Amino acid sequence: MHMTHCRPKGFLSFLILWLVSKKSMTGAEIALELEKRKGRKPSPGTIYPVLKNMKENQLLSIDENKRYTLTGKGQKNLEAHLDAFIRTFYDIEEMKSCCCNQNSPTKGG
Amino acid sequence: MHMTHCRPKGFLSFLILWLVSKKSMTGAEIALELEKRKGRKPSPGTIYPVLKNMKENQLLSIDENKRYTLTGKGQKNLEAHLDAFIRTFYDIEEMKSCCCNQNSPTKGG
DNA sequence: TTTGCGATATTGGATAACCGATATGTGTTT
DNA sequence: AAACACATATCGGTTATCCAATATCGCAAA
Repeated sequence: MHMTHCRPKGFLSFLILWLVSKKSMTGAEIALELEKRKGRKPSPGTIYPVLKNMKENQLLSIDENKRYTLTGKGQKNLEAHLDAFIRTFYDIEEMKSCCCNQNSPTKGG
Repeated sequence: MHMTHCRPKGFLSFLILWLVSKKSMTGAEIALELEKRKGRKPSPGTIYPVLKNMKENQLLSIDENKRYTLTGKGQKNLEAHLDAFIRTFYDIEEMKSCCCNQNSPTKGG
């Protein structure tokens, strides 16, 4: 069955990779940061299986304090997806002016 | 089972909404534009079911030339998701400099 | 009308992203 | 030790994203 409602899903692991690349974090900290960004805190059933799998795939490593850190492989993976992401959403600035900032001066086409 | 490999999926319908908001397009044109952005052309089995569903949900309407156009509901939906998207990826500029400009070894505190 | 072609559409299946509920582990308080 | 709080982890289920293969539709050429 193909139910496709427009409620975007995606980029969870990508986002986690990005977050952890800036600073090593625990699962709870990651969940909190995701809540800040997306407006909603991911449930444990969302976050921990992903973290586990990323650890198993050696994208992340975890220390004795349960802080996740990017591995070399994780770094490479992030860079590749970052590149694709940027290309895909290259006109994000245009998006911004379209939805959020209706009162900025025109920039010419 | 929960297999979570880091290969981002997502935002297809969101992207379609965005594309069509700029100009009405046929399915083939949408597929082509997606190819430009993502580097790979989505298969018919990807694109058409999504289009059909978005039509059924009255996010898009289609004219006699098979061109998809944003409806009022589609516009509202796009704006809402655009807003969430921008917030989620607010540090995209930082991402850019991270992946495309990798030659600064120094790191501040 | 038949053949060919590209766009459109459907089917079946795989994987990722997600949630709510539940379980476990660990440190703190009583 | 028992109760509590909270982070971590697992389970079962739903929905969205995606592909390869196949079918159909519309138009043009033979």
